[in-house]
Amino acid sequence: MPSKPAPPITMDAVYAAPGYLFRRMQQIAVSIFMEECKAFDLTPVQYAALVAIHTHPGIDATRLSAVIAFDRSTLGSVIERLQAKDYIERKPATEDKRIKLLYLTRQGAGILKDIIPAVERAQARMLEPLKPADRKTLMTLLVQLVDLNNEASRVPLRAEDALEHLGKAG
Amino acid sequence: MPSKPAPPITMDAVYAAPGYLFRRMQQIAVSIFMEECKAFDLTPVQYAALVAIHTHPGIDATRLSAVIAFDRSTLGSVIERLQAKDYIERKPATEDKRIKLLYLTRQGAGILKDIIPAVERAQARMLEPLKPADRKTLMTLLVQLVDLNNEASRVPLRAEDALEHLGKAG
DNA sequence: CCTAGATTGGCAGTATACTGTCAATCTACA
DNA sequence: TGTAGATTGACAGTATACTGCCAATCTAGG
Repeated sequence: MPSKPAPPITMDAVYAAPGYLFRRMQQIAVSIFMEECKAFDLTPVQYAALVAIHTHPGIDATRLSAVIAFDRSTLGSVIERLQAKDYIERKPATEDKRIKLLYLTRQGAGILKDIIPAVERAQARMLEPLKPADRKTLMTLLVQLVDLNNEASRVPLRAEDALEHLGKAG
Repeated sequence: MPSKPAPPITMDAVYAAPGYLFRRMQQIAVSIFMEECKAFDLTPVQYAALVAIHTHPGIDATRLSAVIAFDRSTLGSVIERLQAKDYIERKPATEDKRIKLLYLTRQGAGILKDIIPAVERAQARMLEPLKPADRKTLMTLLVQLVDLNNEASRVPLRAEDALEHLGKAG
């Protein structure tokens, strides 16, 4: 019995692969974000970190990484850069000498407030080529897929972790 | 007339933003790819480059970047690593001393053939949590969106560029 | 022919991402 | 109480990505 013939190797197979499309779309999304926000000198990651610190003042780096689902190693340099720009400050925790608590500075809170319209323009532009109904469908499916694949990523999203520093048990 | 009140800044707004979802999904996709393909020591980018060189033997680095829509600067180091693993070789072109032509080695062709089942498992796993009909819907919308946003990325996909080295005019 | 502009590949610099390791520190259990 | 194991932040090493610059080279126009 002859074995199945191997399918031909084509670029079209690459172009249609989910992984390739996710990569391309992410690159396009970053490109649009940077274009709309170039006046603010903030990257998408730095923006997400600022929002999380704004929402959870006094969070530490490890929990921050869980809240935005970014790698903890990467986050170290992100925090350094935000600190160098005077958008955040780090204060050692009194009860636990390992932990450094993160807070927005006045400038950080200011730039966060100012950049929001540009961020919203960027997010809208990413989906603009689709019809409104299709935008909604795509976002709904993507939210589902990211959520159902949460554990597949090295840094699963743990939104509730952010509350632990307020004394709630894990 | 009072101005509209600023909307509150929440993490939920970040979690629902297209850019955030594209980033998360890309990270998950890379994670799944690396897991399925860990026996082969090939990254997603390296895999795409191998396929493109297989499909277009004798392509140069600049056209390769257009065919897979990856940044040319980045591609330099990708090519170096593939060359260090003896999967590709570079030959200077005789007519144009600037150009170095890319070819798969015997090992490169071999690993490409061997890795395909693992790549297909990875691609399937990325979408597995969705119902089959939803997978199709998502892929259709994503192909559309990437195509319609093609010019928004720094390196737009130019699939037809790959044919130019065969003598066809651009 | 000869030069202005384009192309090619290489490099430096910055910013994510991830793996793995480490010391300092804390916690919980024996 | 003492210590094994967990946690936190830091670091080294690798691999994308992108911006901008550069020298070598090619091409087209005058």
